[in-house]
Amino acid sequence: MAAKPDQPERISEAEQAVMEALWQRSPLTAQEVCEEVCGPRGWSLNTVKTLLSRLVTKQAVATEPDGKRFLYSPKIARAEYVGTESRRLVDRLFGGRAAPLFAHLAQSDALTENDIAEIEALLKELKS
Amino acid sequence: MAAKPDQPERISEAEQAVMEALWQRSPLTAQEVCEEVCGPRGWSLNTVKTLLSRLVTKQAVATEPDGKRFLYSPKIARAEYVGTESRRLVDRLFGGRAAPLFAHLAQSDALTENDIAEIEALLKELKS
DNA sequence: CTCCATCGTTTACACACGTAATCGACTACG
DNA sequence: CGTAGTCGATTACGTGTGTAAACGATGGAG
Repeated sequence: MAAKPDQPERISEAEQAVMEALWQRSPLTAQEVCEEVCGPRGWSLNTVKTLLSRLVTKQAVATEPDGKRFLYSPKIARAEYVGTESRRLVDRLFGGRAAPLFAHLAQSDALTENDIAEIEALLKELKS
Repeated sequence: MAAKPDQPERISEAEQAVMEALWQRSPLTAQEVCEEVCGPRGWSLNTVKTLLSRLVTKQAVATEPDGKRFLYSPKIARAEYVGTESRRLVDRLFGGRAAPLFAHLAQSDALTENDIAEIEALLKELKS
């Protein structure tokens, strides 16, 4: 049987927090991940372990044995995740077109002076 | 007791489909909503009714009796929904800053020529 | 009046998610 | 050697979501 395309399963919000830790630095043990996220989110180590297992089944992180424990590393790049999530939103809310999103952000004052300047710079680059 | 701010409950993806119908035209009966969405999503009328009830409890749609049935209308504006959803994404993925989102869309070729032109125009307006 | 179609309401049920306690294996300390 | 700590794995449990069937009221067709 031909290997299925195996479309990447969705990463939930809590799981993302774990991914962020791994994207920042990896490989990490469950302990180390907990040191990064348990404080801010008020989680227990067990919670982190559960999330890590789920991420492993979702093929989003890889494990590598290290003595009696595991080291975890992200299997998908942050840029990839960010890409699909952004595209999903743009599709869901703006019919797949990015300009309306931009317009909306502008209108709702979600853009700082700085953002505008940066975007302008990016635009200039795009046109070159 | 002071009336709580009553922070608007989250609207799920399936519920959004129902909202879209109502944003397009309202008020509608459950039947009419189904005519709009049941086809594309492969839903039964019952499903639509369930979603409508949930939206009513979530205070996202209002009902108005019309003989023996109800007419449903959105209670929150689409712009409002779109706003909170966009902001949520920008917060979750880009630390609340919009420029990186734009950069990402640009880099991943999610921006058409047209998008870029439109954004440029918007920028020009913003600066005036 | 009786019965059927149609409403909205109630109940159902499987799966995802958030959050964790518990379990069984193993190791290091005493 | 026993035992306490630590690992990952298993199980748990409440809530939200997707999807719908079942139920009860009711109004219109005969």
